[in-house]
Order: sequence, then structure tokens, then C-alpha cells
Amino acid sequence: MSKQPKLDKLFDKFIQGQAIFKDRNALRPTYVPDELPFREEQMGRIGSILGPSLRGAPPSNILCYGKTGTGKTVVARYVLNMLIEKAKQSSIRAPFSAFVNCRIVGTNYRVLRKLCTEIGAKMPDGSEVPFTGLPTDEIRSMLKKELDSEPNIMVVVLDEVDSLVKRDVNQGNDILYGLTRMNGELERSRISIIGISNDLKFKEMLDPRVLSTLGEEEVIFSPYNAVELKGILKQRVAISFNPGVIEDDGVINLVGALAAQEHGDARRALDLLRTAGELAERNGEEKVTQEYVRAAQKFIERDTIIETVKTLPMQSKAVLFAVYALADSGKKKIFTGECYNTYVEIAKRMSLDTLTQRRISDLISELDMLGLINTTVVSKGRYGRTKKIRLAVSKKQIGSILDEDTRLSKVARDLLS
DNA sequence: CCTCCACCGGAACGTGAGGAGT
DNA sequence: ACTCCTCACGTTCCGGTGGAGG
Repeated sequence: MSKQPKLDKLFDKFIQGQAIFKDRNALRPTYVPDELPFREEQMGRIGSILGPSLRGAPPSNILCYGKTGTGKTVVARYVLNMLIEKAKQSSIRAPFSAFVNCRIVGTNYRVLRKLCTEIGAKMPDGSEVPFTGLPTDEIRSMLKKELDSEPNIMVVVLDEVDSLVKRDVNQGNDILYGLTRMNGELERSRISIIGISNDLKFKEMLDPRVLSTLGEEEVIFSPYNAVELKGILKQRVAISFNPGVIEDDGVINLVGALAAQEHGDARRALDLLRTAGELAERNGEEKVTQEYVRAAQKFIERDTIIETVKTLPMQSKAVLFAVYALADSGKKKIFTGECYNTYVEIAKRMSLDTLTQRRISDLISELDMLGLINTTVVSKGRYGRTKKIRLAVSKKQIGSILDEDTRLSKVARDLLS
């Protein structure tokens, strides 16, 4: 048994408890810490807007803007939690609150249903609101009735509202319009909305009627800079890791620097830190070193590549495979024409429909946008104008991923030999 | 300087699947 | 059960174009 000292040691660690992590949940995106550094301004703004609800006055609607990982969601959660707690402490009637992620809860009905369950609205016969089956109007009036049974204030946080409008401009606007208009139909109660958007151009897509009510107040979340990221990381490290696991500032600085490159995305930084910790843990280490941070970055990168390739439609996979096959055969410069010919060959062997070159041209552009390949339009003079294509990720990676697809790997064996 | 290749990329249209409304 | 819409995915058609070679 002593032949495996490393494994032995590793299991010991588990017996003793967590070697690396004290509380790894503190690094997850849903975690709301006790303090939110560098967002005092935004918290203050939102707090002062929501404040009147403690006196029973309806707060204005708010729109929060900012890129991913700038703390919009946490701040909203945090302020709302505080507000409700404060109300309870002072034995004031606490406002209702609902937190809706619009990317997941994407239809009018589902949003309304979520609000109903949040305030405990029931069907006339006392049963829960069903997942489906009711006319949207009915669930809407149920919500109104329940809400209006007493003078209530309800704060609705619509996280990632932009996805609502992006998915369906009309329907998205309808949902928002329906919610904002509801105030006019309520006798005693009021709804106020906090919209959270990653997309700064979101406003342009909104119906002006919706925008005028929804965007009464705006709060901007700027990206964290490297110094701020470092502060956040320090705070979370203290909660999530055991003392001494991350001893020097080098690790934190590196994580901060890497994340700052990604437009100051704090979520990314915490993710990186957690992955680094997990990798170290798996290796039975006691400390997280900079090497683990680098490894974690590669790991995450690889992970997202695998994910995107896996979820690609078959036709796109075939195109990507064509590029890969050409690159693998030692070609330095790949042009659309060759790529298309190879694609046709692959599609035939896989008994896929063979799409036109026009369509493939679009698929190539899509792969470019996903970052799997790079393309540039070049002119070869006499020999026409075309796109020069090359793989944006290592051949090895793509190869091993595509091999996992049984349909492709068969073709690959024939074609590449 | 002009030509003309080999493709780019916009526009309009066809089709089938899936939802909403009635 | 029915129609009507919308959407994603493709196709057809076509005007546009940077620059090597004449």
C-alpha cells in the first residue's frame, strides 16, 4: 500500500477535512458576500432609489448596465436582501421581491408565474399555479388580485433583460410593457422593476414607451480594474481558502492580471481561482501556486472550446473538420474554395446534405466569430479574391474533440490516411 | 492602366418546425 | 383542431472588388 504515497497522502487530507478549501462556494457566481468592495457608489444609488419603499412609497424603476462580471447581479441581490432585512428589523411590512433570470425564465407566462409563486398567489381553488395551461391573461389577473389584496410594494429584479428582447423583440417588449403598465391597474400596490443588462445597446432595442418607464433611473457598472480585482480576490480568498494555501501575492496578482485582460470580469477571476484550487487539490497539494493558476486558465479555455465544438451543428462540424484536415495535411494557406471542396468530400462520406458554397461561406464566418478559426479576406490578384482561413486553436485539440464524434472519426480515418 | 479571377456578402425567397391565438 | 406567425436554415441570384498579370 505504501507504494502510493501520494494517493495515501491525498486521502489523508480528505479525512482531515478540506485541505485547500474552507468554503469553495464563496467562489461561485451566486455567492453574495458580506461586503461588496468597490461598488459603494452603485449600492448607494440603488439603495436611495429603493429606500422610499420602506415608507410605503413606490420606488422608481431602475436599469443597470455593465459588462459581465462587473457585479450587477450581486449588488442587486445584496441591496434587496438588506432592504428586506431592515424592514423586518423595524417591523415594517417588507416589500415583496422576486429575482427572475430572463435568460432562463424567458416567456411572459413563466415570468408571471414566477412572480405569483413568489408572493404566494394561489389558484382560486387553493392549488399552486400550474406550469402551463392557463391563458396568460388569467395568471396576470391572479397576480394583480393577490398583490392588491393589501397595500404591497413588489420589487422585481429582471436579470439579463436584454436576452428577453433579443430572443423576440416584440414579445420581449410586450412582457416589459405588461409589467410596467401593471402599476396603472393596481389600486393599492405598486411594482417596481430593476432591469439588469449586459448589453449597453439594449436601450436601442426597447420600445420607447417601455424605455420611458423602465429607464427612469440608470446605474452604470464599470469594469473592475486590476487593483480592484485584486481587492476582491483577497477578500474572497480569506473566506474560501484555508489559511496559508495562498500565501504570496503573486498568485492573486496573476489571477487579477489575467482577468483584467478579460475586461475586468470578476466572475472570470473567481472561476479561475476556484479551478486553480481544485487542480491543486486533485494533485494533493497544500498550496496553490502560480503554475496552478496558469494550468487553470488552460483548463478553462480548453473546456470552453470543447463545449462550443460539441454543441456545433453537424454541418458546421463538417466545415471545421475540413479546415482541420487541410491544416493537418500540412497546408499553410487555406482558401474558401479548397475548404469547400474538402467539405463536399466529407459531407458525401458522412451522407450529409451538401450545402452550397454560399451557405458554407456563412458557416465559415460563424466559426470565425466563435473564435475557432481566423479568417481574413485577401486578394490573389489574377487568381481572385477569397478568404484565408486558419485554425485559431491547436490542431491537437480540435483533432481530439472531433475524434470523439463517431460519425466524424470514421470519415477522419479514411480521409487522413 | 485595365482586366478579370474567385470569391465576398447583400437581398429576396422557399421550407419545415414549433408556438400563439381562437 | 385549426389557422396564422415567426424563425432558423438554406438556396438562388447578383452586384461588388483588390490586385497580379497583361
